[in-house]
Amino acid sequence: MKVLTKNTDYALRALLVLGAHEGEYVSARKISEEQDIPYQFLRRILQELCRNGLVITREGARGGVKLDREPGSIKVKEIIEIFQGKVELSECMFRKQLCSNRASCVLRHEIMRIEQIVNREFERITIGKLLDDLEVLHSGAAMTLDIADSMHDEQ
Amino acid sequence: MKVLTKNTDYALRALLVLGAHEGEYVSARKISEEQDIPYQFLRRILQELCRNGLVITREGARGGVKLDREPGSIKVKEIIEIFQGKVELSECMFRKQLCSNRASCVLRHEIMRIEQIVNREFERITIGKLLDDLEVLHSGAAMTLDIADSMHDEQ
DNA sequence: AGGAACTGATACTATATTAGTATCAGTTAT
DNA sequence: ATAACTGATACTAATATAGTATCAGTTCCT
Repeated sequence: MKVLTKNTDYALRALLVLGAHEGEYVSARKISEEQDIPYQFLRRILQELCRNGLVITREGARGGVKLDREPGSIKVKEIIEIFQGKVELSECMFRKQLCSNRASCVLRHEIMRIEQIVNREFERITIGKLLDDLEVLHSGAAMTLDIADSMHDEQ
Repeated sequence: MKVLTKNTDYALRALLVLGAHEGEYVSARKISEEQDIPYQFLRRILQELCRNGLVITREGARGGVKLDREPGSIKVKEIIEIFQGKVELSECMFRKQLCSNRASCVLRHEIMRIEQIVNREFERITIGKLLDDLEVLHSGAAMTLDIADSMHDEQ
């Protein structure tokens, strides 16, 4: 069972690239190469992000895509919802006939509880937060890890 | 985005029925009618549960299916895994090339964290627990709810 | 002015998964 | 004997996912 689709995955990675180049227009081609995402597929994803107001585009040579919102305000949950719809653990399982029987009633209750937890978590993670994590990796923690891993450089 | 498929849904509901009739053999036909689950579909699900040691069956007239484990030991997580495989938020997204780039590295970290939370929750819910919840509904809480809802019966 | 580098829009294909149906063979209680 | 069951398995339909392709239009650069 997988939950996040390529759509979402690629969209998030593209947004991280854009976040790392905030203010600049980056072309789909460049993102595609940098992140190894199928070019045409990525194009469609970026267009969708544009329609949803997350990025703005500039056409023509030296054009590309640029973030149109604060990285810290872009929640992973939003991205999931754009490409996969609402996060629902049980879909319409209970929609039509709410609690038609006791069994689905207790099941429903537990499942909705977990659903809320997941939603809350995906709401807490933003592109900005992920970029901060990247920062940490770049600055020092990564070094430390490298050293810990290979153990042949010390100073 | 939906996470639980009909397979899992029907399996859980069937197990709840069996839990409510512990010790007895209940026929697929009866469960199918009681829970409004397509008969042949349910048959296949029950066979799968049998192969996985959750229920035992008795063939022939008056035969059927019976729980073969303590309801309290049957975790919802198990059922999901039987019909949908491991609960993974990101599938093989990161499998092949772990952290090929920094971006997927930070993403991976957050996603695996949520994955763990979800797994822990689905592990905590058992058929036994759901049956207990049913008990509560039947005994008194349900009454209270009914009263609260309709407000025309008081004593 | 012309071409290269872009995006917009959209149609198309392949594959996998999900949901559900159908059939035939064998077993058991009455 | 037969009705009520399970075992095994093959089949279909609908949907979602992943990816490809094409054509039109825009902008920069020389």
